[in-house]
Amino acid sequence: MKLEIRHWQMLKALSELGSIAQAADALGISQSALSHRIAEAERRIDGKLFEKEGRRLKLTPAGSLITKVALQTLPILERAEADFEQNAHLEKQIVRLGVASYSSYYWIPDFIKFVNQKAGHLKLRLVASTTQNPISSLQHSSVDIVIAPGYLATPGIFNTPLFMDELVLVTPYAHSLSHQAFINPEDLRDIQYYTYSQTVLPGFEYERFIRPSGVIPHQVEVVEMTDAIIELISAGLGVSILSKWAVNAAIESQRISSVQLGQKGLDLAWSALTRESEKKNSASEQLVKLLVDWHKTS
Amino acid sequence: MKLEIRHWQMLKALSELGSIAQAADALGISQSALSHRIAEAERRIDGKLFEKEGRRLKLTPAGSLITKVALQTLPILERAEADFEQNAHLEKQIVRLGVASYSSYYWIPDFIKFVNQKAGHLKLRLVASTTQNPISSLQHSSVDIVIAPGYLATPGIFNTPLFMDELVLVTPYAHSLSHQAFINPEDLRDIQYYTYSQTVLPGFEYERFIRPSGVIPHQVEVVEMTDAIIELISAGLGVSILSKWAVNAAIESQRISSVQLGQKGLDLAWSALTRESEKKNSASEQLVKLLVDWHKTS
DNA sequence: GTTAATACATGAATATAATGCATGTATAAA
DNA sequence: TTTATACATGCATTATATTCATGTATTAAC
Repeated sequence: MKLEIRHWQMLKALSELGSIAQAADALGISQSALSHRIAEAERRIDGKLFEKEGRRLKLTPAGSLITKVALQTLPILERAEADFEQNAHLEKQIVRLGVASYSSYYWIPDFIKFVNQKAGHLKLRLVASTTQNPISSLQHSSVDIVIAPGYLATPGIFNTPLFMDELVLVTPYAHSLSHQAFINPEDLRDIQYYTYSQTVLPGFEYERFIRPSGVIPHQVEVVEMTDAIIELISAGLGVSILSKWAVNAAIESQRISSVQLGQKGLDLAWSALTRESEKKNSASEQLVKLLVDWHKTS
Repeated sequence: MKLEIRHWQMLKALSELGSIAQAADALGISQSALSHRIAEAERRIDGKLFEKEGRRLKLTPAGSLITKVALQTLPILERAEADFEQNAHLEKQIVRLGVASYSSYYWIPDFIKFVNQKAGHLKLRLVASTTQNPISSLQHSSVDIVIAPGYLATPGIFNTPLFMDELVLVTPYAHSLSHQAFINPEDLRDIQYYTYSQTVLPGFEYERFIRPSGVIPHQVEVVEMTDAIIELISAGLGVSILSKWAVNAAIESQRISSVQLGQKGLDLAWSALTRESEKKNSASEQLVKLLVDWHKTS
């Protein structure tokens, strides 16, 4: 490592503010100091980061690339420092857990009880998957375990099967379709079908139903939106295909109904994703085992 | 930012080597200096990173979390510094491009010619998507554009449709199935079907074919392996469902054959993924436009 | 075309703090 | 008890980031 944090911050500040004087002000140092700092950084990595355009600075192409990394990486480090403060005065082992695709947390209180019984030294922290996608959060180490649907395999990510679920058609409560034992693709032909996804091309939803595993990547966009979808459906605005596990609470409270897809139903496997780099018997690994055990018993 | 690079490196070295003396040696400083450094870091973030277990050090739970970030982030910064050296003495705007899921690069030479004609100030650098997944590479800023199949929407990632492709059954050259105009799922019932995926459960492949969009997330695992798959198929070891665009070169060289799936065929849309944070008229954006134009004309 | 203002660079002095040396303390092994 | 190991601490040294004062180049103003 040739650059110091201050050099990465300098890149960020300069690219965002555009002039040395402004950036120096933002960084709380003098114009002179920042000029020295740029020179020092260029000396360290042996190449020009900026070039002069008139009397202003402009990033070189290579400088532009390294600046992108600064913009992406610094927030991660800052977040990590902030998280540390939260956890510094806690004595338990912290495991951060998120749920991919759906915001399904009704099962959490029960599971926390289970964890407290079986492994009192572990502390569960829920991470609302924010705007990032879950696998990326894992890789950035802003979460330790992600509960995810399907078999989305990714290098560097370890996959522990947890339980089998079912993709179901979700309808308004007591909707006419919901009285059938199961539905066929044809049943959807004449009713309005919503996916709540911005990028699905018109007409694709129907295909997605005949080949429903394809629904999985799309639902990734519906992060944190399950509640909103349920609201829309229970208000009679349409139907959707969702994971039964994820909408269980709403089904039990009779806000929506669900119907099996096809004669055989459509399986959906849920897994716990962890980093492969995780050490043996780490807190994360222990918690995954607890997840497996808990699903066996309940 | 309270911690310096040396503190993040310290966390990495200590977690990997386990003792102050060894880590200090690896960092090229004295045991005393590293002890001071730990104390300084703990003073800066106002909390214990390590606690003593006997006469050795152990990470506190909170220290363990922040160390994970160090392990994930430092390689990215190091990579960025190394990349800078490669690009430092180049005057062109560099755009790094990767292809998701498949290693399909036969079209690259033509496209580079097109770029040189239309935008001589842009330089294309190909990034073999290594072990990371492509979206994560985008977010880490180790690549600027990813050409990806399907509609995998992700927050923070911008999606520009490029062209329509087709999912096809890929068979050994002049295989009996390849003489049909198209195949139905039933045609696969009695022949061996390979997916070259580690995590697909036995029996799932067949389902994946009836609902082939589900194939997309699986292919994510076949990163950089397209050549290997083609070898296996052309050697008569099985068939697979792949993107026609990605295996075009092998079809034209008559190493394999392809057959349409179903009566209508199965569309697959390819898009260019970029970071939403990219500035207006950035080099990446210009190159995406060139990709769009190029696909229109050819 | 001269002057003024703006934006960044440079040199030297100062101030901050990281490091090494020598030594101390606590734990584990002999 | 003694010895060895692992880490901590105080102090002097050294390194270097910063500021201050000033210089140079570019753009704007009169």
